[in-house]
Amino acid sequence: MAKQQASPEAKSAGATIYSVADHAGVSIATVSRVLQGATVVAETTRQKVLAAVEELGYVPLGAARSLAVRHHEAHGLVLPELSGPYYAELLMGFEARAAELAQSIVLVLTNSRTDLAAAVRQLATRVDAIAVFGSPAISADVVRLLRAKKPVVVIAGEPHDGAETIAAENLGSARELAGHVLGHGRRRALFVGDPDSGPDIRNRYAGYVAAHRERGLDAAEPVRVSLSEADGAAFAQRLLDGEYEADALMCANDELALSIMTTLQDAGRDVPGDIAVVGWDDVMTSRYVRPGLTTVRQPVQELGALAANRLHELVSGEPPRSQAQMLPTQLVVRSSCGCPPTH
Amino acid sequence: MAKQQASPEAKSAGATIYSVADHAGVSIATVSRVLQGATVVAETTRQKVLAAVEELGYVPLGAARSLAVRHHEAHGLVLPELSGPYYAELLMGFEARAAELAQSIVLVLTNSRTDLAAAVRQLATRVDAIAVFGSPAISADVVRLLRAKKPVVVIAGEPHDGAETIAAENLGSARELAGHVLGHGRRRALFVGDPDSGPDIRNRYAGYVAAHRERGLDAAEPVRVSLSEADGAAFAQRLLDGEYEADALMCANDELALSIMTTLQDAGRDVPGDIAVVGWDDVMTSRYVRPGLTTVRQPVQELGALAANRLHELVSGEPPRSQAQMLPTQLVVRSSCGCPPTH
DNA sequence: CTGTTAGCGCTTTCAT
DNA sequence: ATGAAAGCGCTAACAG
Repeated sequence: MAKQQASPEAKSAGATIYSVADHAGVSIATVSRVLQGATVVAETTRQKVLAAVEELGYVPLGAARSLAVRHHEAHGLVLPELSGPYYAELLMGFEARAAELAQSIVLVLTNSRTDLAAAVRQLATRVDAIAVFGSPAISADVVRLLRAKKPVVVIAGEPHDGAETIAAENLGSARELAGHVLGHGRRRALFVGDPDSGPDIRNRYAGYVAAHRERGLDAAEPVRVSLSEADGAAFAQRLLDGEYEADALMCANDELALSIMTTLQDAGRDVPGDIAVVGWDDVMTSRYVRPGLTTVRQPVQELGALAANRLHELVSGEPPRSQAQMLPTQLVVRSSCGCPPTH
Repeated sequence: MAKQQASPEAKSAGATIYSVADHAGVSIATVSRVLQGATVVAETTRQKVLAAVEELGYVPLGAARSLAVRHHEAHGLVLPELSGPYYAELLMGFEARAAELAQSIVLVLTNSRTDLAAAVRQLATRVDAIAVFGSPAISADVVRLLRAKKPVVVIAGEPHDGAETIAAENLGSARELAGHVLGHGRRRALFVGDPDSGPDIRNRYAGYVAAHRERGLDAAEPVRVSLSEADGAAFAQRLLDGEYEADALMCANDELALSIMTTLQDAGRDVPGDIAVVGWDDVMTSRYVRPGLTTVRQPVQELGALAANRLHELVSGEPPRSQAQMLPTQLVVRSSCGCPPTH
C-alpha cells in the first residue's frame, strides 16, 4: 500500500467526472448522483463508482458545479484587518456559522489592498453574498454598488442606503459605564476616541454625554485620537505634559486604554488612584494588566455568526430586514475604574 | 441620480456576458476582450461595452471564468483557529501576499469543523493550492490525500511525506533563550509545554535541553500541558502547592507564560525575584504586563506571506522544494527573565 | 435505477 | 479589430 504510487508528483490533474464514469462503466449522471448522495443508486453501482473515484483520485471541479447549480456556495467577508482580537473573533464566529451552513468563506482584508473597490468587485464575482465590516475605509459607494447585485449585510456600520445592518449595542452600555465612573466621584472624565470614525464610537460617546446629562454634569468634547497603541501613548504623554486635566479616561477601545494606562503608570501615575481608565471590548490583555481594566464585553463571535446566518437567509430568498439588528453588550467591572480589586 | 433606481431590490440577477454584448451591439468575444483588457479593442467599441456593463450592472460569474481558464485563481488556507495573535498574523501575511498575486483566499478553521476531512476535500474543490498549518488536528492522511491532487505547503508542521514545509527557526533561539535564563544563575529551570504537540514545541524543548547540556547541567523532563490559559493557571496552582520546584519557567508560548506569571503574582510570588518566566511569540500582552515578558519573536506574517508565495509558485509550475524553509526568529529580552527593567 | 442530453457563462482559437 | 463557435466539467430534467 505504501510504495505503489511510484511518481511522487502524480498530481493526476486529469480525472473528470467522465473518466470516473468510464472507469466505473456507468454514465456521468450516475457518478454525479452517488457523489451528491441525493438520489438513490443501486448499492453495487455505488461501490463501483466510489472505487473509481478512489482509484483515480478524483476531485470534482467546484467551478463546474457552481456554474451548473448557479450558486457559489460561498460567502464573502470584508474586514479591515486582523490585528487585535476583535476582527479575529468576528471572523471565527462568521466562519463557524458559515461552516454549519456548508458555505465556504472567502476573505478580503481591506488594509492590505491598494485598490479596494476592485478587490470587492472581484470578490462579488465568486460569492453569493457579502458581509462587510462598516469601516469608513469601505466607501458607501462600494456597498451601494454591490447591494444592487448581491445580498449585503453591513456589520457595525452606518445604515448605508438600506443595506441590512447588524451591530452590538453601544449607547446604553456606554451610558452605564460612564455612569459607573462618575459614580466613583470622578468629575473630570474625558472621552478618548473619535466619534466620527463610525457609529460604534459615536454611540459610545453619546452614552458618555448622556451619563453626564443625567447627572446635570457637563460632558467634555471628545479627544479625537485613532484606535491605535501609538496614538494612545502619544495622548498619554500630552496628558502627562499637562495639556489635559482629567481624573478619569473613558477610552474608545481597550487597546487605546491599555497603552494609555501603561504609559501613565510607567510615568509614576497611580491608576485608578490618580486617574481612572476604562476601555471597550474586553480583550485578553485587559484581564492580565494590573489593575484589571474595566471595560465592556461585546458578543463579537455572535455578531459574526449572525452575519453569516443572515447572508444565508438572504441568499435563500428571505426578505431583507429594514431595521438594524442589535446585540446586547455587558459591562465588565474590574479595578481600573476605582473599584476594589477582586481576584 | 439619486431616485432613478426605483426598485430597492433591483438585484438584476440577469446580466450575463450575452446581455451585455446585446446591449452594446457587439459579440460576447468583444465584451470578454474589453473586460480582460489583454487584447486591443477599438476605443469606441470599448466605450460602448463599458457603458453597457455599467448600465446593466454586470458582474461576471467567477465560476464560468474559472471553468474556462481552468484555474480557480484562489488559494486555500487551513488554520486551527484564530484566538490569540499568532494565527491571525499568519493569516494577515498570507492574505496580503495572496492579494498581491491576485489570488482570492478561502479559509477553513479546523476547530469549528466536525468533519475536517470533508471540509478539506470540499476546499480542494475550489482552490488551486492549499496551505495547511501543521497542527496534529490535521491528520497526515488528509495532507497526503490532497498532495496528490493539488500543491500543498505545510506551515510549521512535520515534514509530511514530502509536502513542502516552511517554519520559523526554533531550536537555536530556544537554546539561546534557555542559555540566557541559565546565565542569570537559575538552576531549576522547567520547560512547560508538550513537545509531542508538534515540531515547533519539540524543537523548543530540544533547545532547552541543548542549553543545559552545553553547561553540563541536567535538563528536566518537560511539564506537559496544553497551550491554553486555563492549563497555565492550573499548572501555576500545582507549582504553588509545592508539586514542582523551580526558579525559572520556560514556557512553550506566551499565553501559557502570561497565565502562569499572573497566577503566581496574584499568589504573592515575585517574578522574576522568586521565579523567572519566559515565553514564546511576543504577543501584544507581553509588552504590557509587568515585568515585561522575555520571549522570542517569530516572523509570523512573513511565514504567511511565504506560504502564499510558494503556493503561487507551485501553481505556476515551479518544482517543489525538498528542503524545509526556515525563517529566523529573534530573542526579545525584557525583565521577566531577571534582567533589569528598561522602559 | 440509469443513461442521454441540454445547458450554466465565460475564454479562446480560428477566421475574416 | 471583431465575430463564430467549440469547449471547460458538472447538474438536472427527461426518457426509458
